[in-house]
Parts: sequence; C-alpha cells; structure tokens
Amino acid sequence: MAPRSVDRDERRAHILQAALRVFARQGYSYTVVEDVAQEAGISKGTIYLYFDSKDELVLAAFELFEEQMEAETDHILASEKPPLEKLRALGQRFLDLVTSNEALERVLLDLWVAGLHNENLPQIDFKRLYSEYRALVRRLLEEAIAEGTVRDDLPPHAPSVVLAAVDGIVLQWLMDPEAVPIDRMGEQVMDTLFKGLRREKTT
Amino acid sequence: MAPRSVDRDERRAHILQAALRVFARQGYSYTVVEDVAQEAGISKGTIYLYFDSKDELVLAAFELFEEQMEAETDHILASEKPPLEKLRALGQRFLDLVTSNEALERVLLDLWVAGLHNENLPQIDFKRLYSEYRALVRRLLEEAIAEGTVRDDLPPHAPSVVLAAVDGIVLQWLMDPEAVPIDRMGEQVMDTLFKGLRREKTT
Amino acid sequence: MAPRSVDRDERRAHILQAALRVFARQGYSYTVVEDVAQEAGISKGTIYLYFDSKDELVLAAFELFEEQMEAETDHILASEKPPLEKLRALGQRFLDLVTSNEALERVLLDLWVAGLHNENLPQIDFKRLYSEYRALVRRLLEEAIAEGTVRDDLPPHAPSVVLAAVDGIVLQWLMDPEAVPIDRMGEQVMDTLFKGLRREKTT
Amino acid sequence: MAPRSVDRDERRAHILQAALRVFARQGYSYTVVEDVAQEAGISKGTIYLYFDSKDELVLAAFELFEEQMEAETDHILASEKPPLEKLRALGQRFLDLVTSNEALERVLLDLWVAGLHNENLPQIDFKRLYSEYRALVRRLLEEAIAEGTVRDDLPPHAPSVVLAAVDGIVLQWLMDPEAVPIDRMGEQVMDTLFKGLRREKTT
DNA sequence: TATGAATGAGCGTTCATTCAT
DNA sequence: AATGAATGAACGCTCATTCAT
Repeated sequence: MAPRSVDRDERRAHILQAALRVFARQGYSYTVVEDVAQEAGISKGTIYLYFDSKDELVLAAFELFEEQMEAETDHILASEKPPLEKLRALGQRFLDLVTSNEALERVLLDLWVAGLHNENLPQIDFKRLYSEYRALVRRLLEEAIAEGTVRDDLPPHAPSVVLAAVDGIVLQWLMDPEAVPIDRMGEQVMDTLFKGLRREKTT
Repeated sequence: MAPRSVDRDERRAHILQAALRVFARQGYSYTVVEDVAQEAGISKGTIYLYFDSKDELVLAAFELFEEQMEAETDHILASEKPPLEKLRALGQRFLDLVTSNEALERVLLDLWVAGLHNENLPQIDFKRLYSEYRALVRRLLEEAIAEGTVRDDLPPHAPSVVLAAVDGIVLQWLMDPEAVPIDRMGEQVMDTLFKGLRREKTT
Repeated sequence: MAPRSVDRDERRAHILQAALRVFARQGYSYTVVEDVAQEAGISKGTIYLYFDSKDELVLAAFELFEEQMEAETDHILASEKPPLEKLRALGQRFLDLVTSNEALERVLLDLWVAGLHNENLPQIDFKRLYSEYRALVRRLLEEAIAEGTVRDDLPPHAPSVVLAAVDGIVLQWLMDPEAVPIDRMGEQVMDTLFKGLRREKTT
Repeated sequence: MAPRSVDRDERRAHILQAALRVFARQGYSYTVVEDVAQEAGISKGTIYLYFDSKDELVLAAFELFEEQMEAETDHILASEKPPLEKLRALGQRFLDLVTSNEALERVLLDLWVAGLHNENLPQIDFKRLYSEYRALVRRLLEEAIAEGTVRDDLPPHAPSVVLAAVDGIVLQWLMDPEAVPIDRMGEQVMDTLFKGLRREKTT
C-alpha cells in the first residue's frame, strides 16, 4: 500500500540547491522553471509539489541564508571576546558563509536588486535587515569606545562604512574571484578598517 | 554627421534619458518598452529606430556613465593634489556622480547583476573596469606610501577594500536613502577609511 | 460476478457518490480529481482503478439517473391512473428525484451543457432521451384527449411545453433555491399547466 | 505618421462574434484562446489588445444579450397593449432574440451553468436577473387579474412557471433544433400556458 | 489492491519586436 | 520618420493520468 516514498525535506532541499545553482549561473529572471527542473533531474511539475511558485524558491534561499547567519551572529555575540574582536569575527563569518555558497550569494544579490524595484516582495525586508546590522555594529563600536579601544570621534555613519566594506568585497569577489580571493580577504578588510590607511602619528 | 545626425543624436539622448528614469523607477526587467515610449512621449516603434533592442538601451546607459566617470577621473588625476587627496576626491566625485543621477546608478546595478550572469554582454566588461579602478587606487596608495602619508604595512588587497567601502555605501543608500544620506557620506567614508576605527596609540 | 465483484461495485458506487457531491458543489470543470479522492476518503490513484477517466465518472452519474428515472416511469405508466394523473405523477416524480439528489441534478446540467458541445460524448444521447420523453407525454395527452379530459385543440408542440415547464423550474431552483422552493412546486407547475393562466369562460 | 488604422469598436465586435461562434460550437471551457484567434483570423496576442481576458469575452457576450433584451422589454412594457398581450409579446421577443443568435444563447447557457459554480463571476448576477423577470411577470399577471383576464386563483409561483416554460423551450431547441423549431414555438408556448391543457368546463 | 509522487501536455497571458500605413 | 496594431515565442503554473512501490 505504500507508494514511492520520499523524504520531503530532503527532496525540497535537493530542489532548492539545484535552483540556487541555476539562479547563480543565469540569474533569477533569466531562469525558467524548466531549467531548475532539468538541473534537479526532475520534471517541471514536481517542483510545484515542493514549492508554491518560482518566487518561493528564491525566498527559501534567503531564509536559508538568514537562518545560518543568525545562528552565527548569536553565537559570536554570546562569546566572551572584546567588542572589536566580535566585530572582526562577524565580518569573518559573514565572508565565510558567503564563500561557502557562492550560488546562494549570487542569488541573494539578484533578490536584493529585485527588491529594490519590486514592492511586492514584502517577505524580504532588506531595509529592516540592514538597519539591524547597522544597529548591531553601532552597539559593538560604542562598547569599544567605552572600553577605549575605538576612537571616540568616529563619524556618525561609521557602522554603514563597516557594512559597506564587507558587502563591497563580496561584490568584487563575485565579479572576479581570482582578483579578489575571498578566503584571504576577511583579515585584510578588518585590518584596513581597524587601522585605517594613514600612517599613525601623521593625523 | 550631416545636420540630420545632430537631430538623431539628440533624439537618441532624449530616449535614453527617459529610459534611465523608467528603469531606475521600475527596474530593467519590470519595465516594458511601452513604458519607456510613454516616458519619452513617443511611440513604441520609434524607439526601435534609435536602438536595436531593449538591451541596447541599458548598454548605452553604461557608456554614458563610463564617459562621465572617465572624464572626472582624468581631471582629478591631472590635478596637483597629493595622492591621498586625489583618492579622497575620486571617492567624493564618484559619490557625487552617483548622487546626481540616482536613475543611472540603479540601472547600472541592474546591469551589473545581469552582467554577472550573462556572458553574452561582452560590451560591458565590469571585470576589466574594476581591475582598472583597483590599479588606480593602488598607484595612488603607493605614491602616498612613498610620500609617507600612508602606512607601509597595508594589506595587499587594501585597494579592493577602498573600492568596496565606496560601492557598499552606494548600495546602502539605494536601499534606504533616509538611513544613509549620501550627500553627507563621502567625507565620513573617507574619514573612516583614512583614520581607521581604532584609537591611535593603541595599535 | 465473483464476491470480489460485489466489493468492486460497492467501491465504485462509493466513489461515484463522492464524485457527485463534489461535482455538484464545485462544477465538473472546477473539480480536480484530488477533490473527489478526498471526498471519498481514498487516494487519487485508486479512482483510476474503478474509472478510466474523469469523464467516465460523469458518464456513470448519468447512467445512475437514467436507471432511476426509467424505473419510476415504468412504474407510473403501469399504474391504473387516468392519463392526466399519470402525467402529473411523472412530473412530480421527476421533481422529487431531482430534489432528492440536488448533486445529481447539478452534475447532469453540467453534463448536459457539455453534451451540447462535445460530439464525442456519444454515450449520452440527450437528443434521443428528450425525444422519448416527448413521445411519452404526447401519448398520455392523446389518451387524455380521447378521454375528453384534455382539449383537442392543443398546439402540436404542447408536449415540449410540458417538458419545458418542468425542466425550467428545476433550473430556477438550482439557481435560487429560496426563491423557487422545489418541494412545493410540482403541484403549482401542474396546476398552471393544466388550468392555464386565463380565466375560464373568457376564452 | 499614421499607423495601420482600425476601428476599435468594429474590431472588438469582430472578435466577439468570432468568440461567440467558437464558444457556441465547443463550449467556453473547451475553447482555448488560440481557437478564438483562428476563428477571427488573427493572432492570439491581438485578442488581448481588445479584451483583458478570456473571461471578459464571455462577459461581453452577456452584456450584448442583456442590452438587447432590456431595450425590447422597455419597448413592450411602454406599449398600449393589455397585460396578457404584453406577456405574450415578451415571451415572443425573448424567443426571437435567442433564435436570431444561437451562438449567443449557447454561450449564455454555458455562462449560466458556470455561474452556478463560480462565485467569482460576480459581474453576472443571474439570481437577481431572474428575480427581476419573475417580478415583471408577476406584475403583468396581477394587472391581468385585476382586469379580469387572468384567473384569480393562480398558484403563487405561477410567474416561475411562465419563465420556466420559455427557458425550457430554448433548452430543447438548443438540443435538437429540428424537433423543436423555435420560430414556430412562441405562439404554441403562450397558447398552452394561457389556455392550459385541460378542456374547459371540466375544471 | 492502494498509494501518492511524478509527469508533461496544455493553458491563459505577456511583451519585445515587426511592419503596413 | 513615425506610428501603434499585430505578432507569436515564451513564460509560470495546473492537473489528468501514470507507475514504482
């Protein structure tokens, strides 16, 4: 009486991974559902047994990323490191996460750009997400200022600059992985941000 | 190059500007050719007398940006400022350029993401473009190191970080212009990059 | 015809009843096979063990109706009533049958409309069926004329009008059961048809 | 500067007539938009220049019918005939209208049956429409009763019976036009309804 | 026998592009 | 040169049917 039995979650994950690969290769809007089906080695209709729509595929990708990042963030914040070390660790983990799944990152970028135009993508609130990241960085920087490890004359938007540097590096890596080898970038980004470009004393 | 040609160029520019506005508002893939025609106050068919395809519109937008940026860059490099001031000026001009034409920037981002996926967009070689920018920044930093105004232990990919910070700020501004007011950001980005986050002496 | 067959017939009937309920509720073309399966408490695949196709379900529904109506008709015709009473009884029984299974009637209507368009539904010959009904009514009316209970100047298509009135009432009931309460309509239809609208003597 | 010029209304009407023919032949749900395009001798896309959706085609058909019928109704009601003659004229005109466009009638039937199931077809409120027709018939009958031309012991739902007879005749005609020649039916329906089946005096 | 996951043809609709005027 | 009506390939999605278990 038992039909073909499948592990729904596994199947879903399989399709999602296939979708990520194709989306990363071709871009979300240039990918047709049939492409995802072929990549997953199944038929078009099957995808709709596991996802309600093409959009939901990309939304699921985002959730995947957010879950992973959130877990990492909580872990790092709960640690006993000084605030600047936490910041360094966060940046590093973000880059690691991104590195470990280039496909995911490309898809997120697509999604990000789409979100800039499409108000009907309300499930993903990048605006809020970035606000939270900025607040988080700000808190760490303030702790560090209180501690005396960070200068107290930072520009008010310094948190944005920190985020910008990390984001921007990912962008360059996506564009040209050889020229910007991301697995060695975390340290350099943080070193540059922490120490600045200028020779000390010369300020 | 007959008088006709001037009219033609003017017309072409008119359409391109209209296209930029619409693409910026709605995103490239969410814009239908009819939208551009309406914005330009002409008919759909006419667009095809000046551009071969919808794609060519966005390609022309890129050329527009590149020309503008190149002129600015040359001008700044030819000036008599010290290298770090040139860098600051470049960053500032880039942000100004972007600010002055949000439409253009949004379209470039669209294009950028498309280029990530579409190898058949050989006219736009972002890879090469970024290589050139990195080389430019590197040259300026090396001059500054030689001069003694920049520390000589910079990480090798520091130029990427500089570019990243500027790019990343634009991204955050596009996403949330109120939270990241770009007209006051140039200075803060440069200040943060130049001085670093850390309190001096504590290094 | 082995014991198995009984089970099989029972199962088939069970599915058919479930199908009727769903078809009546949602309409044939708005019903997906899965809906029928759920209503029957079985799986989609099982339906195909008892019926070759979705179409066959609706065909079976028609056979069901025809069998029931035929049995009733024969019974009434075999009775000892005068012809006009037989006619009244037939109309009443038709309405009763319909009333007792609104689902069936709605499905038949669907089928009826489909049959109007689909020549490939040769199993159901509504044309022949109505011809037979008309002939039956005609026979009864002629008997009644001979008897002197029905006027001898009836229009030639009076049998069609009789059928039409009964059919039309069912239609109005299906459309708006509150406005046309079918359980009290049989009598009124027959009264109106028998006596006519006009005041007697005024003819 | 003038493009291919067309009379929009004419074009729309042309497509609508083509759609009516195909819908009548195949039924609404068995017709694909491509069929309508072929019948109209145009391409699929063109249909969408004149109608927003497939549904709108059938809705437009209904409006066509309603407008025609309403105009006829008003005209008849405004005339100087006695109420019973008005009723006869209404029935006759309804049948004429239906006869003159079999395609339209078949489509309306389709629509009617679809409306029974599809609550999302709110533009067409057959329930209300029939209520109004019943009220109209009732009013005429009451006038006739007051006048003394109609018996005063009519069953309360007699108006429904009148409507039923006319509707039902149309149904039989659609099913089998030879057996039920509609152009000679109006009179017979009305004669049967007015005088009834029974021989006078015998009541 | 019964299951329900899998299939893929087919649908309504969109829109970049063409072309008669 | 300019128009906008017309085109038709392509899309996302549905669902009757099949079939491995």
